[in-house]
Amino acid sequence: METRIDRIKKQLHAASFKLTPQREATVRVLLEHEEDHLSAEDVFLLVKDKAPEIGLATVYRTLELLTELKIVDKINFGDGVARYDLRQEGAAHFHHHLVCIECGAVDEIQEDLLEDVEQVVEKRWNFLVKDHRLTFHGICWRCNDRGSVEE
Amino acid sequence: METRIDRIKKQLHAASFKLTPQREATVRVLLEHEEDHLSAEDVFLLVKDKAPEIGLATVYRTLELLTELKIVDKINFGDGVARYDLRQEGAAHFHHHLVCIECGAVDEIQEDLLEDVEQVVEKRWNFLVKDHRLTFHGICWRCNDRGSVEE
DNA sequence: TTTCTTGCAAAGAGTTTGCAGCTTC
DNA sequence: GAAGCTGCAAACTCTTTGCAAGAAA
Repeated sequence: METRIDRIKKQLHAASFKLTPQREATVRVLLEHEEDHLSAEDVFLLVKDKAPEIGLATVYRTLELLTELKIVDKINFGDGVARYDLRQEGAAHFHHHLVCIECGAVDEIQEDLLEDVEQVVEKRWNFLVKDHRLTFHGICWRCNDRGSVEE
Repeated sequence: METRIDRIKKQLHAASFKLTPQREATVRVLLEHEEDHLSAEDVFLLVKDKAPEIGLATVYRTLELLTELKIVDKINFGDGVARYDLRQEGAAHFHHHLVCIECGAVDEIQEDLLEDVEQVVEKRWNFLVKDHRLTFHGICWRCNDRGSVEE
Protein backbone atom coordinates (compact mmCIF):
# COMPACT_ATOMS: atom_id res chain seq x y z
CA MET A 1 0.00 0.00 0.00
CA GLU A 2 1.17 3.42 -0.85
CA THR A 3 1.97 5.53 2.18
CA ARG A 4 1.72 9.25 2.57
CA ILE A 5 5.51 9.49 2.43
CA ASP A 6 5.50 7.61 -0.86
CA ARG A 7 3.09 10.08 -2.34
CA ILE A 8 5.11 13.02 -1.14
CA LYS A 9 8.18 11.41 -2.62
CA LYS A 10 6.40 11.22 -5.95
CA GLN A 11 5.38 14.83 -5.73
CA LEU A 12 8.99 15.79 -5.15
CA HIS A 13 10.23 13.64 -8.00
CA ALA A 14 7.61 15.07 -10.30
CA ALA A 15 9.15 18.46 -9.64
CA SER A 16 12.72 17.11 -10.00
CA PHE A 17 13.59 17.06 -6.32
CA LYS A 18 14.91 14.22 -4.24
CA LEU A 19 13.56 12.90 -0.99
CA THR A 20 16.86 12.98 0.86
CA PRO A 21 17.17 11.51 4.36
CA GLN A 22 17.02 15.03 5.81
CA ARG A 23 13.89 15.86 3.87
CA GLU A 24 12.30 12.58 4.79
CA ALA A 25 13.03 13.14 8.49
CA THR A 26 11.47 16.58 8.24
CA VAL A 27 8.36 15.28 6.53
CA ARG A 28 8.04 12.53 9.12
CA VAL A 29 8.12 15.06 11.91
CA LEU A 30 5.37 17.00 10.21
CA LEU A 31 3.32 13.83 9.80
CA GLU A 32 3.74 12.94 13.45
CA HIS A 33 2.62 16.39 14.52
CA GLU A 34 -0.24 17.05 12.17
CA GLU A 35 -2.32 18.46 14.98
CA ASP A 36 0.28 21.00 16.01
CA HIS A 37 1.42 24.17 14.37
CA LEU A 38 5.16 23.90 14.51
CA SER A 39 7.60 26.69 13.90
CA ALA A 40 10.76 26.05 11.90
CA GLU A 41 12.67 25.92 15.17
CA ASP A 42 10.22 23.36 16.60
CA VAL A 43 10.60 21.21 13.53
CA PHE A 44 14.36 21.54 13.71
CA LEU A 45 14.51 20.35 17.32
CA LEU A 46 12.25 17.39 16.59
CA VAL A 47 14.13 16.43 13.45
CA LYS A 48 17.38 16.53 15.38
CA ASP A 49 16.20 13.56 17.45
CA LYS A 50 16.00 11.49 14.30
CA ALA A 51 18.91 13.01 12.44
CA PRO A 52 21.21 14.89 14.83
CA GLU A 53 23.54 16.12 12.12
CA ILE A 54 20.86 18.15 10.34
CA GLY A 55 21.24 21.90 10.10
CA LEU A 56 18.61 24.53 10.74
CA ALA A 57 19.13 25.94 7.27
CA THR A 58 18.21 22.61 5.72
CA VAL A 59 14.99 22.53 7.69
CA TYR A 60 14.16 26.02 6.46
CA ARG A 61 14.99 25.04 2.91
CA THR A 62 12.89 21.91 3.14
CA LEU A 63 9.92 23.74 4.60
CA GLU A 64 10.17 26.34 1.89
CA LEU A 65 10.30 23.63 -0.74
CA LEU A 66 7.28 21.85 0.70
CA THR A 67 5.42 25.12 0.83
CA GLU A 68 6.11 25.78 -2.83
CA LEU A 69 4.87 22.33 -3.73
CA LYS A 70 1.77 23.01 -1.63
CA ILE A 71 2.46 20.01 0.56
CA VAL A 72 2.54 22.21 3.61
CA ASP A 73 0.96 25.55 4.36
CA LYS A 74 2.93 28.33 5.95
CA ILE A 75 0.87 30.24 8.46
CA ASN A 76 1.40 33.23 10.61
CA PHE A 77 -0.64 33.99 13.68
CA GLY A 78 0.91 37.41 14.04
CA ASP A 79 3.55 36.54 16.61
CA GLY A 80 6.37 36.96 14.14
CA VAL A 81 7.01 33.24 13.74
CA ALA A 82 6.10 31.24 10.68
CA ARG A 83 4.34 27.97 11.38
CA TYR A 84 3.98 25.01 9.09
CA ASP A 85 0.98 22.78 8.63
CA LEU A 86 0.76 19.68 6.53
CA ARG A 87 -2.01 20.24 4.03
CA GLN A 88 -4.86 17.74 4.07
CA GLU A 89 -4.47 15.50 1.07
CA GLY A 90 -6.60 16.74 -1.76
CA ALA A 91 -7.60 19.84 0.14
CA ALA A 92 -8.16 22.68 -2.27
CA HIS A 93 -8.48 25.16 0.51
CA PHE A 94 -6.71 26.10 3.61
CA HIS A 95 -8.38 25.01 6.80
CA HIS A 96 -9.43 27.45 9.48
CA HIS A 97 -7.97 28.10 12.90
CA LEU A 98 -9.34 28.90 16.31
CA VAL A 99 -6.79 30.72 18.43
CA CYS A 100 -7.61 30.99 22.12
CA ILE A 101 -6.65 34.34 23.61
CA GLU A 102 -6.69 32.85 27.11
CA CYS A 103 -4.59 29.73 26.84
CA GLY A 104 -3.02 30.12 23.42
CA ALA A 105 -4.31 26.81 22.10
CA VAL A 106 -4.81 26.55 18.36
CA ASP A 107 -7.55 24.24 17.10
CA GLU A 108 -8.32 23.45 13.51
CA ILE A 109 -11.51 23.42 11.56
CA GLN A 110 -11.16 21.19 8.55
CA GLU A 111 -14.59 21.94 7.13
CA ASP A 112 -14.86 24.72 4.63
CA LEU A 113 -17.28 27.23 6.13
CA LEU A 114 -16.66 29.86 3.51
CA GLU A 115 -18.33 28.56 0.40
CA ASP A 116 -21.20 31.03 0.62
CA VAL A 117 -18.93 33.90 1.54
CA GLU A 118 -16.67 33.16 -1.40
CA GLN A 119 -19.62 33.27 -3.75
CA VAL A 120 -20.42 36.73 -2.46
CA VAL A 121 -16.83 37.90 -2.86
CA GLU A 122 -16.60 36.56 -6.39
CA LYS A 123 -19.88 38.12 -7.49
CA ARG A 124 -19.82 41.37 -5.61
CA TRP A 125 -16.13 42.23 -5.80
CA ASN A 126 -15.36 40.40 -9.02
CA PHE A 127 -12.52 38.71 -7.20
CA LEU A 128 -11.52 35.21 -8.27
CA VAL A 129 -10.82 33.41 -5.01
CA LYS A 130 -7.96 30.93 -5.09
CA ASP A 131 -7.41 30.44 -1.39
CA HIS A 132 -8.26 31.95 1.93
CA ARG A 133 -6.98 32.36 5.45
CA LEU A 134 -9.46 32.48 8.25
CA THR A 135 -8.57 32.66 11.92
CA PHE A 136 -10.90 33.30 14.80
CA HIS A 137 -9.60 34.79 17.99
CA GLY A 138 -11.58 34.13 21.15
CA ILE A 139 -12.10 31.76 24.02
CA CYS A 140 -11.86 28.04 23.42
CA TRP A 141 -14.20 25.40 24.84
CA ARG A 142 -11.64 24.39 27.46
CA CYS A 143 -11.40 27.89 28.91
CA ASN A 144 -15.15 28.35 28.44
CA ASP A 145 -15.81 25.27 30.58
CA ARG A 146 -13.24 26.23 33.15
CA GLY A 147 -14.98 29.31 34.50
CA SER A 148 -17.32 32.20 33.90
CA VAL A 149 -16.64 34.40 30.94
CA GLU A 150 -17.24 38.11 31.24
CA GLU A 151 -15.95 41.04 29.31
CA MET B 1 -16.74 69.84 15.77
CA GLU B 2 -14.75 67.00 17.16
CA THR B 3 -12.28 65.55 14.72
CA ARG B 4 -10.99 62.05 14.50
CA ILE B 5 -7.68 63.20 15.95
CA ASP B 6 -9.50 64.72 18.92
CA ARG B 7 -11.17 61.45 19.64
CA ILE B 8 -7.94 59.53 19.39
CA LYS B 9 -6.39 62.06 21.74
CA LYS B 10 -9.13 61.35 24.23
CA GLN B 11 -8.61 57.66 23.94
CA LEU B 12 -4.94 58.13 24.68
CA HIS B 13 -5.64 60.39 27.65
CA ALA B 14 -8.17 57.94 28.99
CA ALA B 15 -5.36 55.42 29.11
CA SER B 16 -2.89 57.97 30.55
CA PHE B 17 -0.90 58.59 27.42
CA LYS B 18 -0.10 61.84 25.73
CA LEU B 19 -0.64 62.78 22.12
CA THR B 20 2.89 64.03 21.52
CA PRO B 21 3.80 65.73 18.24
CA GLN B 22 5.47 62.52 17.10
CA ARG B 23 2.41 60.47 17.91
CA GLU B 24 0.14 62.99 16.25
CA ALA B 25 2.25 63.00 13.10
CA THR B 26 2.10 59.21 13.04
CA VAL B 27 -1.66 59.15 13.48
CA ARG B 28 -2.07 61.75 10.74
CA VAL B 29 -0.10 59.63 8.33
CA LEU B 30 -2.35 56.69 9.13
CA LEU B 31 -5.42 58.85 8.57
CA GLU B 32 -4.12 60.06 5.25
CA HIS B 33 -3.44 56.53 4.12
CA GLU B 34 -6.46 54.70 5.40
CA GLU B 35 -6.77 52.82 2.16
CA ASP B 36 -3.25 51.51 2.27
CA HIS B 37 -1.65 48.86 4.39
CA LEU B 38 1.52 50.50 5.51
CA SER B 39 4.43 48.77 7.13
CA ALA B 40 6.24 50.41 10.02
CA GLU B 41 8.96 51.44 7.62
CA ASP B 42 6.41 52.99 5.25
CA VAL B 43 4.88 54.93 8.10
CA PHE B 44 8.30 56.04 9.24
CA LEU B 45 9.25 57.43 5.85
CA LEU B 46 5.94 59.30 5.53
CA VAL B 47 6.12 60.68 9.05
CA LYS B 48 9.64 61.90 8.37
CA ASP B 49 8.25 64.36 5.82
CA LYS B 50 6.24 65.98 8.57
CA ALA B 51 8.67 65.53 11.40
CA PRO B 52 12.16 64.78 10.08
CA GLU B 53 13.70 64.30 13.50
CA ILE B 54 11.51 61.35 14.41
CA GLY B 55 13.15 57.98 14.99
CA LEU B 56 12.06 54.62 13.70
CA ALA B 57 11.82 53.28 17.24
CA THR B 58 9.27 55.93 18.13
CA VAL B 59 7.14 54.92 15.18
CA TYR B 60 7.29 51.31 16.29
CA ARG B 61 6.41 52.31 19.83
CA THR B 62 3.52 54.46 18.67
CA LEU B 63 2.13 51.77 16.42
CA GLU B 64 2.37 49.26 19.23
CA LEU B 65 0.56 51.65 21.54
CA LEU B 66 -2.19 52.29 19.03
CA THR B 67 -2.55 48.58 18.50
CA GLU B 68 -2.96 47.97 22.22
CA LEU B 69 -5.62 50.65 22.39
CA LYS B 70 -7.32 49.02 19.41
CA ILE B 71 -7.08 52.20 17.40
CA VAL B 72 -5.15 50.38 14.72
CA ASP B 73 -5.01 46.75 13.73
CA LYS B 74 -1.75 45.01 13.11
CA ILE B 75 -1.96 42.66 10.18
CA ASN B 76 0.32 40.22 8.57
CA PHE B 77 -0.04 38.99 5.03
CA GLY B 78 2.67 36.43 5.46
CA ASP B 79 5.51 38.38 3.88
CA GLY B 80 7.29 38.84 7.20
CA VAL B 81 6.32 42.48 7.57
CA ALA B 82 3.70 43.79 9.96
CA ARG B 83 1.23 46.22 8.47
CA TYR B 84 -0.97 48.67 10.27
CA ASP B 85 -4.55 49.61 9.53
CA LEU B 86 -6.61 52.27 11.22
CA ARG B 87 -9.67 50.57 12.65
CA GLN B 88 -13.03 51.85 11.45
CA GLU B 89 -14.54 53.86 14.25
CA GLY B 90 -16.87 51.73 16.28
CA ALA B 91 -15.95 48.61 14.35
CA ALA B 92 -16.26 45.61 16.60
CA HIS B 93 -14.68 43.42 14.02
CA PHE B 94 -11.71 43.38 11.84
CA HIS B 95 -12.43 43.98 8.19
CA HIS B 96 -11.49 41.49 5.50
CA HIS B 97 -8.83 41.68 2.84
CA LEU B 98 -8.52 40.65 -0.77
CA VAL B 99 -4.92 40.07 -1.75
CA CYS B 100 -4.25 39.78 -5.45
CA ILE B 101 -1.66 37.15 -6.30
CA GLU B 102 -1.05 38.76 -9.69
CA CYS B 103 -0.49 42.41 -8.94
CA GLY B 104 -0.16 42.38 -5.17
CA ALA B 105 -2.95 44.87 -4.58
CA VAL B 106 -4.77 44.66 -1.28
CA ASP B 107 -8.42 45.68 -1.20
CA GLU B 108 -10.62 45.88 1.83
CA ILE B 109 -14.06 44.61 2.57
CA GLN B 110 -15.61 46.58 5.36
CA GLU B 111 -18.78 44.54 5.55
CA ASP B 112 -18.86 41.69 8.00
CA LEU B 113 -19.48 38.60 5.94
CA LEU B 114 -18.88 36.20 8.76
CA GLU B 115 -21.90 36.54 11.00
CA ASP B 116 -23.37 33.22 9.98
CA VAL B 117 -20.03 31.47 10.10
CA GLU B 118 -19.37 32.78 13.59
CA GLN B 119 -22.69 31.42 14.78
CA VAL B 120 -21.65 28.02 13.54
CA VAL B 121 -18.27 28.26 15.24
CA GLU B 122 -19.79 29.33 18.53
CA LYS B 123 -22.40 26.59 18.52
CA ARG B 124 -20.51 23.71 17.01
CA TRP B 125 -17.08 24.31 18.54
CA ASN B 126 -18.20 26.05 21.69
CA PHE B 127 -15.75 28.81 20.85
CA LEU B 128 -16.56 32.35 21.94
CA VAL B 129 -15.49 34.50 19.00
CA LYS B 130 -13.95 37.85 19.89
CA ASP B 131 -12.40 38.77 16.59
CA HIS B 132 -11.41 37.27 13.28
CA ARG B 133 -8.94 37.60 10.48
CA LEU B 134 -10.06 36.76 6.98
CA THR B 135 -7.98 37.17 3.88
CA PHE B 136 -8.76 35.91 0.42
CA HIS B 137 -5.98 35.23 -2.03
CA GLY B 138 -6.83 35.33 -5.68
CA ILE B 139 -7.17 37.53 -8.74
CA CYS B 140 -8.55 41.03 -8.33
CA TRP B 141 -11.04 42.72 -10.63
CA ARG B 142 -8.33 44.79 -12.28
CA CYS B 143 -6.31 41.74 -13.32
CA ASN B 144 -9.53 39.91 -14.14
CA ASP B 145 -10.52 42.65 -16.57
CA ARG B 146 -7.07 42.93 -18.03
CA GLY B 147 -6.94 39.54 -19.66
CA SER B 148 -7.99 35.96 -19.73
CA VAL B 149 -7.43 33.99 -16.58
CA GLU B 150 -6.28 30.41 -16.88
CA GLU B 151 -4.57 28.13 -14.45
C1' DT C 1 10.75 67.05 40.67
C1' DT C 2 8.81 63.22 38.90
C1' DT C 3 7.02 60.89 35.14
C1' DC C 4 6.57 60.06 30.45
C1' DT C 5 8.59 60.15 25.95
C1' DT C 6 12.16 60.37 22.54
C1' DG C 7 16.34 59.37 19.47
C1' DC C 8 20.07 56.74 18.89
C1' DA C 9 22.59 52.78 18.72
C1' DA C 10 22.97 48.21 20.01
C1' DA C 11 20.85 43.91 20.63
C1' DG C 12 17.58 40.36 19.48
C1' DA C 13 14.73 37.06 16.86
C1' DG C 14 13.72 34.75 12.83
C1' DT C 15 15.17 33.73 8.30
C1' DT C 16 18.14 33.60 4.19
C1' DT C 17 22.44 33.04 1.70
C1' DG C 18 27.40 32.00 0.17
C1' DC C 19 30.26 28.52 -0.14
C1' DA C 20 33.04 24.44 0.24
C1' DG C 21 32.31 19.69 0.76
C1' DC C 22 29.49 15.60 0.11
C1' DT C 23 26.00 12.60 -2.54
C1' DT C 24 23.85 10.79 -6.27
C1' DC C 25 23.28 9.63 -10.81
C1' DG D 1 32.00 14.76 -13.01
C1' DA D 2 27.83 17.52 -13.32
C1' DA D 3 23.96 18.54 -10.68
C1' DG D 4 21.70 18.67 -6.58
C1' DC D 5 21.88 18.89 -1.58
C1' DT D 6 23.89 19.83 3.02
C1' DG D 7 26.03 22.05 7.22
C1' DC D 8 28.11 25.88 8.88
C1' DA D 9 28.66 30.55 9.62
C1' DA D 10 27.87 34.96 8.25
C1' DA D 11 24.59 38.16 6.62
C1' DC D 12 20.20 40.21 6.51
C1' DT D 13 15.58 42.01 7.79
C1' DC D 14 12.37 43.39 10.91
C1' DT D 15 11.57 44.66 15.57
C1' DT D 16 12.63 45.56 20.42
C1' DT D 17 15.33 47.47 24.18
C1' DG D 18 18.75 50.20 27.19
C1' DC D 19 19.89 54.47 28.16
C1' DA D 20 20.85 59.25 28.57
C1' DA D 21 18.67 63.43 27.31
C1' DG D 22 14.46 66.13 26.62
C1' DA D 23 9.55 67.63 27.38
C1' DA D 24 5.42 67.88 30.14
C1' DA D 25 2.74 68.08 34.30
